[in-house]
Amino acid sequence: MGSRGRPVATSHAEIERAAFRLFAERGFDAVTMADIAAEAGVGRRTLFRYFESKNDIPWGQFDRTLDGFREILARMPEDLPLHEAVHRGVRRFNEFPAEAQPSHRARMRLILGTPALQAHSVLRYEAWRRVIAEYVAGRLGLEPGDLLPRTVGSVALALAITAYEGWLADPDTDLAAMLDEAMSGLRDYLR
Amino acid sequence: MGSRGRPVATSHAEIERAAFRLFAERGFDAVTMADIAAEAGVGRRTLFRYFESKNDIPWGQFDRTLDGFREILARMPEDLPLHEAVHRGVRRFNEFPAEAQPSHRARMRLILGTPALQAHSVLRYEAWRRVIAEYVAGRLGLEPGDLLPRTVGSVALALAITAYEGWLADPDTDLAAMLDEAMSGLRDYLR
DNA sequence: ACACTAATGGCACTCAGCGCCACAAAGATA
DNA sequence: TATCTTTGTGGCGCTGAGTGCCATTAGTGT
Repeated sequence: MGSRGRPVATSHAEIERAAFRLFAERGFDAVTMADIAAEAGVGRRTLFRYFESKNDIPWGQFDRTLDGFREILARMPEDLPLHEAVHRGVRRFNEFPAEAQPSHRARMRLILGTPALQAHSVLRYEAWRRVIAEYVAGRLGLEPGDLLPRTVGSVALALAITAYEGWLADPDTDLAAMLDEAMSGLRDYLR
Repeated sequence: MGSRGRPVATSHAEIERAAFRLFAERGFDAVTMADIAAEAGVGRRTLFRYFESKNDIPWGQFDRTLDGFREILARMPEDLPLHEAVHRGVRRFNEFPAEAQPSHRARMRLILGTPALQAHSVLRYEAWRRVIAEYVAGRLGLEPGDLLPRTVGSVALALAITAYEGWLADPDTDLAAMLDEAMSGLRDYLR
């Protein structure tokens, strides 16, 4: 059992660190996969076994965090109004311990500030939206593919991204407050 | 005055037609820029002068239509509730004459059904969202960069895309109805 | 005819990404 | 200790997007 075969030469986390070091220095576009490979002390070909694409590096292990998101929503009290449950779930999902804030901020600044990454992220967001759509569908007795669950998922995403942009623009605000503000702004607007 | 120098060898519209012919046959990913160039009867290098990237071809002249969008919103009665004005503006912007429906449908099916194009489209949508943000800011005496105008822009986009997906999934519906349904679904959800 | 102008398109290059495969480094087996 | 098996590594070579450079082409104006 356990470890047979040649041991790994690196890890996702190590590659990520090496990549972020270079991105911070030269910017995302000016860093090549060969550069990252060299910085991480690994072959270029190996890099592509750890990350499907250069665009995937900044997102790290995002997909794995979605299980946590699913669980957060599943634990929401049933008697909470649906929109409130979703909103709190989104807020909870985006809570990070204080010591993780700087790196989280750097990551989101990179993603939301680099056009190539903004574009690529849509594909990552799809799984995130689906988590919401499934929760909404479950509570309303609909299918996740129905119009309303998908609408809620994409609107929640729109709010989250808008809040993140605001948070990045102003270092004094906190993210949860931004999410609340975006949500209450939307509700007033639609009234 | 007028036309000096060598005359153009093609046009955006002609390239678009050639490209869509090939995309329909083989799918977006299986068509290379060299293929499109050959089909349009121009050099590959010339193609890149008409379209910045392969991903830009399906969007065609989208940026130019934004002036029309701006105008639609500007003409909305001032006494219309803001959310209603925005909603009607979005609906108007997405009205197409009956004879243009098939090609519009094909275009949107290609864009929304191809991951590479879904991703790239974010960059195009940004200008669209800004049109809305500017209108909202204008009516509320805010800056387009403020949280609420940006929120409204991104939520309107989320609704529009969701409605388009529904429209594409079901050939019997019409887009305006889908937009209405998405909007009223959201309003009920937030109540 | 000759100058001028503007688009064309060929060439060569960088870089992402991928298939292929020889090889390295560990544990398992005898 | 020697060999077998397993599994990750990384080099090689390719395709395709996108770009800078520049000679060429096909018009207009004098």
